Amino acid sequence: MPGINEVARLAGVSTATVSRALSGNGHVAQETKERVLAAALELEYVVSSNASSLATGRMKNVGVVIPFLNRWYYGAVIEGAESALLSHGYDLTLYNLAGGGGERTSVFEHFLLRKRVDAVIAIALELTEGEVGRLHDLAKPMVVVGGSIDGVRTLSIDDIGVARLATDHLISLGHRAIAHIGGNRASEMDFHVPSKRRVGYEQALTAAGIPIDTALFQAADFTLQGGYAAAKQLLGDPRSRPTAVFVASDEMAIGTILAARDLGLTVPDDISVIGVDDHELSEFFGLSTIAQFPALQGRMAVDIVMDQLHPGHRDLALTNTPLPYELIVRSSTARPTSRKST
Amino acid sequence: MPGINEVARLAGVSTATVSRALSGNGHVAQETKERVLAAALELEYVVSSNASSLATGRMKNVGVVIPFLNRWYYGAVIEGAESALLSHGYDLTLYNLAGGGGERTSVFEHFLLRKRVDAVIAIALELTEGEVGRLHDLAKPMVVVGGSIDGVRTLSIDDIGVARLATDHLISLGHRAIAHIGGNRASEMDFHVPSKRRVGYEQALTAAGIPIDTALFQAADFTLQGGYAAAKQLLGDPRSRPTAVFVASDEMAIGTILAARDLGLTVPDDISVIGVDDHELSEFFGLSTIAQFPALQGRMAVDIVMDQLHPGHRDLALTNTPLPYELIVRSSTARPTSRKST
DNA sequence: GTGAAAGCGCTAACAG
DNA sequence: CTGTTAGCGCTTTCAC
Repeated sequence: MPGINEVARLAGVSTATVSRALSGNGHVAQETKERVLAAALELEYVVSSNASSLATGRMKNVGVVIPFLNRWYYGAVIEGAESALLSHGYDLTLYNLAGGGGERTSVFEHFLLRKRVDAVIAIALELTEGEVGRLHDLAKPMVVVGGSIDGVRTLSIDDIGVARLATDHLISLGHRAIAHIGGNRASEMDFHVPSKRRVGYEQALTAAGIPIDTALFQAADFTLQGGYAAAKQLLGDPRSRPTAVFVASDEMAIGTILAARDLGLTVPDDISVIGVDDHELSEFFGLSTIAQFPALQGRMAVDIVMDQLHPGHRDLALTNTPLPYELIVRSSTARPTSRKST
Repeated sequence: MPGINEVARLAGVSTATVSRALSGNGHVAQETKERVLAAALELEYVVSSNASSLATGRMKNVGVVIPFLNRWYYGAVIEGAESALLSHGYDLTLYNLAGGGGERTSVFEHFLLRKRVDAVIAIALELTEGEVGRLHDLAKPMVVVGGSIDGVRTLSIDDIGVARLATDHLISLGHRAIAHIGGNRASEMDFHVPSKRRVGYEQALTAAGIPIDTALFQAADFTLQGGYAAAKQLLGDPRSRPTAVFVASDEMAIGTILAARDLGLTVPDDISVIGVDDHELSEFFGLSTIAQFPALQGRMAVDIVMDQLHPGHRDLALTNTPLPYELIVRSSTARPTSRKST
């Protein structure tokens, strides 16, 4: 484990010069720099990030806080963020709030305060007031992806718009009896995206002059199983069965497709279904959906954070760009068959 | 951002005493300790982990290296490891090798060398010789979960035993024409678990006096889609159709169930299927499987690492405990129906 | 362009 | 049991 001293000695310069040569801060004669680089290489020198951090106050590390890990959306955002961070030379330390135990409080009361991260990215996280306060106390760059925290830079798609687009797609195909599977109480706790999607759905119906029928709403927990159960409920009664369903997430939408099959219904002949996300399995199931691009969202979050950390790059163009989303029509949506279209 | 100095001043002691009182190292009079604690609390003091690390050489941080994130198994292992680490006061920094770009090399050549982690946990990762060398150079505690690296402490289930158990289950039900969906070349790259599972499958057949028929093997990529495609291939021809399939992972097994349905086959009447993992969706699909417990594996990896970092705890009982696995019989396996049992 | 030297904030001997 | 004092390994003024 050679230190900066050995490198300096080997290169025949002072440690200050080594530091400058290696970090790129300050000017060093080309020739000297090469000598230093060679020496560093030969000794396999790597700076001690601790010593460096202690001296500069920069950690080269950002914390990512998530409510749980094993859901496609979170994984995808993290992958995007991770690779973007790597490319900037940053580490990503993960704080998973799942586990129900003291995890949540210890993360906020203890871990995030340790001065280990330069910034924090929170993913689809609904926080208590106290937690928000803690985060503000950090006085560090912070961005929220897919959720919202008062007074914090937020990166999220227009959930109302997304829902309206999905619903409009169904309406434009000729559907009128359009159901909605959305979030339940529990899922609201961590991100109140569900209610926005419901609002969008209702707006679209209203705009089309279709009355809102609360019997056509079912709550679920954003899992495939939850979607399945909700769909069974919704589609089970032949007398009240809708011709289409807008489901608030692809995982639930896949559950819906499965439920339809188990009920002997054909998608899309008997029932059209559209989701949100463009989950990795959606193509496989032929699911029409509104794609959002979580990996991109992760990358954008990193861009914003980097921009705050190193003003100067100023790609601030993206600062208020709305996040993209896109209608993807596959085989799960079609015109209602004549026998059912009213 | 008060430092240890202000705390010392407020408590009327030296910084050394503050350090001792707060870290628990060395003895401090009860009364003094309380004064220090009170002062720290009042000032909302938190140690600078950098300064502390620089002084002690301990980072309170472990690196977790994974080939990709969005697969159930990885997520589950990480969750287990993460919560165990938190409870020990450690951070978890994530190194995701996915992305195909320079990620992989930069992680090994750069990030892991930064002296930021006290230990590394690699999950189901097959490494090149050079990478293994790099890791050894670190001279840090290291454990591999569900994979194998020469000369490194490994934590993995008995894949051959698992496969044999699954296959035996099928045999004991009366099946003789048992197919296997296993890994393909690409999946071998990151963990050669697949070949072990195939070996176990073959051992079980041989032990039961059933000849091995290579036509009953299909390779896939460990995704649901891959399993679906492989199963279509395997089950499509009514003349050569097996009565049961042992699938090397639950995700592929679910694909198999879906394929069977699409072929008009009933599970388990026409075809029994059993997987490996006990994926979160397996219960939903009624999939019989051999459960492994990834979260537990993550936790155990942390225990081992902690034990190496802080000798003294010595829970070394676990050091060579084989990992548990368990046959879970659901509705996807049953006796072959008489018309098909040869 | 380069070197000397003063820290960054804490911990760990070593005394007392 | 507690205080003094050297560092931990780097970065960064400030001179030259």
